[in-house]
Amino acid sequence: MREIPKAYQPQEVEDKIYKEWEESGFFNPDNLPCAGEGKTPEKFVISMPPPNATGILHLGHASMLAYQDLMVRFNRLEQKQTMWLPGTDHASIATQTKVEKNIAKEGLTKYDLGREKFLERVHEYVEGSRDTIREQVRKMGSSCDWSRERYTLDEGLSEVVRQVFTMMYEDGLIYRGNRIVNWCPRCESTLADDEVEHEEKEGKFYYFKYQKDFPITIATTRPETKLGDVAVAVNPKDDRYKEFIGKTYKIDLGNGEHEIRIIADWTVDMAFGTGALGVTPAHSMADFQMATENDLPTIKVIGEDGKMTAEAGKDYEGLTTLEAREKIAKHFRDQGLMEKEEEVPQNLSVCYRCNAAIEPLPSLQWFIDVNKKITKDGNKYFQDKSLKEVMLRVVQEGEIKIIPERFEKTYFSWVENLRDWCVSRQLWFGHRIPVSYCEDCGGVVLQKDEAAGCSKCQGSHLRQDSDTFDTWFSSGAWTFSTLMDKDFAKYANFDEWVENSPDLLKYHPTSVLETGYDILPFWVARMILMTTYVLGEVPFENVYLHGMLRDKEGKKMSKSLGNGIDPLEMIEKYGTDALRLSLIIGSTPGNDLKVYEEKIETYRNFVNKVWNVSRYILMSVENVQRVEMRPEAKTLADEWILGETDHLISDVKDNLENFRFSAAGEEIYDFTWSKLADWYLEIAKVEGSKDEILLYVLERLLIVLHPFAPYVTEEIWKDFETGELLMVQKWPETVALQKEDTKANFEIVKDIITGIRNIRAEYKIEPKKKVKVVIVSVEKKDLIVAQVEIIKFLGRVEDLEVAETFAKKEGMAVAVLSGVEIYVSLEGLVDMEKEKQNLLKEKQNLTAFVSNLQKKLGNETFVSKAPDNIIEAEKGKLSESMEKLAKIEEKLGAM
RNA sequence: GGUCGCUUGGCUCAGUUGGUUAGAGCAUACGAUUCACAUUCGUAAGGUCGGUGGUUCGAGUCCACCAGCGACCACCA
Repeated sequence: MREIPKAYQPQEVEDKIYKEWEESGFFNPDNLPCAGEGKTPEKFVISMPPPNATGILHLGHASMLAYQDLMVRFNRLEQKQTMWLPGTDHASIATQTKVEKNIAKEGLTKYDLGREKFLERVHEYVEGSRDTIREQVRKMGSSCDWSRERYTLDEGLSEVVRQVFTMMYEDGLIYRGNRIVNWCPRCESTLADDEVEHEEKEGKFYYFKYQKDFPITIATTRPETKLGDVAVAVNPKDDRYKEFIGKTYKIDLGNGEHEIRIIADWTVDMAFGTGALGVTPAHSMADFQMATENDLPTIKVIGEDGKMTAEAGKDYEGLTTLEAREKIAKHFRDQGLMEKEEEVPQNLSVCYRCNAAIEPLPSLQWFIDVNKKITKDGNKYFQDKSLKEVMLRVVQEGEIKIIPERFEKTYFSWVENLRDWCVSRQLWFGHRIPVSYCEDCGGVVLQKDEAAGCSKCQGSHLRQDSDTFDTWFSSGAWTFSTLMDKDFAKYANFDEWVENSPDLLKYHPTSVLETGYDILPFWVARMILMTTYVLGEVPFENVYLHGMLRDKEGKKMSKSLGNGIDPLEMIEKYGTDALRLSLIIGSTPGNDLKVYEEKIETYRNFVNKVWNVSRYILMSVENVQRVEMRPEAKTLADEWILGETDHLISDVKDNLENFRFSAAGEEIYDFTWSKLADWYLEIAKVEGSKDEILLYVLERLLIVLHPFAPYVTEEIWKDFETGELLMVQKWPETVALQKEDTKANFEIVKDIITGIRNIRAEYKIEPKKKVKVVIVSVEKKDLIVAQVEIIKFLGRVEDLEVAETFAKKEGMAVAVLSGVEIYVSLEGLVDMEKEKQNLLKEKQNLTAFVSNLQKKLGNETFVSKAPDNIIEAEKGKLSESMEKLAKIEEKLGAM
C-alpha cells in the first residue's frame, strides 16, 4: 500500500511543480512535442496584457491569469502549438505618479532631481516591481513563455514606437496642433479624452452680469474663467436675447478692456441657467468650438501650473483658480452684480491617475487624425479608408469577435465618437517623441533625418521634443511589437524587419485577447487601430472580456476601501488551485464577480476531494499504470461511469472551445463529487476488481481538470510514474457514447437506494442498523436482481427480496417510484399517519401533473404543431405517471 | 441626456439556439466519527424565475411597457 497524505498540502508542492514545468521548457511552444520537424500544428497564442510596472499583483490580475492559463493549458493539451507571451507595461503616467509620491516622502520633487536623476529613480523602482510581478505571475501557476518576456520600454519595442510614429507622420496621420486639451495640473501633462474621469461634486452656480451696463445675466460654476470670456452665447430661438445677437460690448473685469460679442448657438439650452453662457474659448472644449466658428480670439487666463496667468490681470496673476474664484466672486458681489448663488451638483473632470481637477487648456500637441482617409500600399484595410472606418469594419465583419457580443455595441459607440487622439504627454518617463525642432526657423525634423539638419532652412540648431508618448501608443503595438526580431538594427526598414521576424510570421495574429471590459476603449481599440494600420492584420481573432471583481457587498475592490482580497494570502491559505477555481466557476463573460473567502474555501474542499478520490484509487489498485484502451464494462455501474466519462470529456472540450469556462468547471466538479466519489467509488467497494476502470477514469479526470487546477492534478499524476508531465499529455478521445438505457437504468438503481435511505432518515433508523426490504417490480425485475448487492450495501439492507407482487404487511413503510415499489420493514415503528400524509402529498402532485399532461395532449393545436419527439415524450410521461398514481391510490385504499 | 446590463429559493450564481415537474454551491434542519476524505457522509426543507401585457401548441428563455439596482459614455455652461 502506498503512503499518501490524508489532505492535500498545496504549500508543499506548488513551487516545486512550477519549477519542473518551467525547467521542462514546454512553456516555450518551440519545444512542444507537436512542434517537431516538418510538422504544422495549429497555433494558439495569447499576449498577456502587461501588468503595469507599478506595485503588486491584485485579484484582478489573478483572475486574468486564471482565465488565460485555463485557455493556454487546454489548447496545449489539445496539441496546439501554444504560446503565452508575458511582459510588463511601463505605464508612464501611473508609474511616474507613483515615484513622485515616493520621492515626496523624502521631501523631493522631480525638479529637484532633474530629468536624468529622476528617471534613474523610476528605473530603479520599476526593476523592483517587475521582479515582484514575475514572482507573482509564477505563483498563479501561469504557463507563460518567460523566454519571450518583453517590456514596453525594451529597445526593440521603443524602436517600433519610433518607426510607427514616423510612418504615421509620413502618411499624414499625425499632426501637431494647438487645440484645447485635457490638462492635469498635478501631473503637468495632457490626458486623452478617455483618461479623464467624472466625479459628482457639490458646486456653486453663480448668476451675475459682467458689469452694470451689460444687458444679459450669465451663469457659471467657474467665475474665474470669465476673465477669458470673449462672447456670450444664446440660443437663436430665445426671444429674451434675440435682439442682442451680433452686438458687441466692452467690458473690463480687471485685466484690461476687451470685447464681448453676443453670438447665437443652437447647442445652448434655453432652460439651463439663464439661457446665456459666457464663452471662454481657452478653457472649454465647447467654447473653443464656438469661438472657432465665430472667429473669436482666445484669452488664456489659466496656465499649465493651474494658476492664473498674466493675461488674467495683475490682481489675479499667480493665484490658484480657487483663490481667483473667490476674489472675482467678491468683486461681483461688491459691485452689486451678483444676482444669485446656488449650490448645485456638478460633474467635475478629474485625472484618472491622480484625481486632480482637469483644466482644459489650449496647447500645442501631437494628434493622430482618426478621420483622414489614407491609402497604404500592401495594406488590405487602408485603401482610401480612415483609422476610424477600419476600426469599425474589422469588428462589424467579424474578423474580430468580441465575447460577450453585447460589448461590440460599446465598442462601436466609442469608435464612432472618437476624436483625434492626443498622443503627446509632458511626462518624463516614457518613449520620447522622435522629433526635433529647428531653433532657427521652428521647422519639424524627424529623428531619423536629424543628421541632415533642418529641411527648411538647413539649420543645425535642433532641439529634441521634450515630450513623451501616451503610454497606450506603445501598448497599442503590444501583440506585434513583442514578436518582432530583437536585433532590429540590421534591417534597412520596417518592412524588412517585419519580414525577418519569424515569431511574428508564425504567431501573429494572436488567438485571444483576454482582458477586463474596463479597458476595451483604452487598450483593445487602440491595438486594433495600431495593428491594422501597421501590419494590415488584426491583432487578435477573439476578445474575451471578463468582469470586475467585487467584494461580498458588491463594492469594487480598492486599496482605499481596504476590502481587497490579497491573492497571495489566499494562495498561502488555500492553495493556487482553489483560488483559480473560485475565480473561474461562477463567472460569466462581461459580468462582475463577487469574491470572498468562503467561496475560495469551497474550492479548497473540492481540490481536497480530488486528492482523496485519487488517493483511494491509487492506494486500492494493485498496479498504478496508464490505461490506454477503454476497459470492458462488467456491470451496469461500469457502463455508466465510462459513459459519463465520455460525456465529461466532450462537454468540457465543447464548453472551453466556446469560452464557457464556468460551465466546464461546474461539470467537472459535479462529475468528480456527485458521480465518481458518491456513487461509483462506493459501488466499486462492493463489486471489486475495477482497477482498470478506476485508473482509466482517473487518468482522464486529471487531464480535463488540469487546465483549471494545474498543481493538484500534476502532483497526483506523478503517481502514474510515466516520467512525463501531465501538462503536455493529450486531451483524451471520447470512445463510445453511452447506451441509451444505461443512464436510465442506473438512475433507477440510484432512486431505489435513495428511496430506502429516505425512509430510514424519516424514521430515524440508526445508520448502523440493517433493515429488511422488499422491492416489487415487473418490468425492471431483472435489472434490480442484478444490482441487489449494490442496493444492499448502499441502502444498508440486510435482507432484500425482489418480487413481482407483494402484499403490504403491517409495520412496513412504502415508497412508490415509477414501475417500482419499495417496502421497508420497520418492526412496528411505522407511523401510519405519517405514511398516509406522504402518500397523499405525492398523490396531489401527481394528479396535478397528470391532468396538465392530459390537457396538453388533448389540445389539438399542440398535437398538430409540436414536433413528434416532444409529443412522444409527453405521452411517455403521462402513462408512467398514471401508472404510478394508480399504485399510490391502491396503497392509500389499503390504509 | 444617451447606451448597456442586472433582477431566478436566506446568500452567490448557472440556465447555449423557446420543449421533461427550473438546477448547483454556500447557509439551514435532522442524523452519522476510527472503513479515501469531518477540507467528510446521508436525508430533508426552501423558488407563482421583479411587475403587467403580448407572440407561440408551448416562455425563466422572444417582444413591448413599467419598477428597482448598477455600469459606462456625454462640452449642460
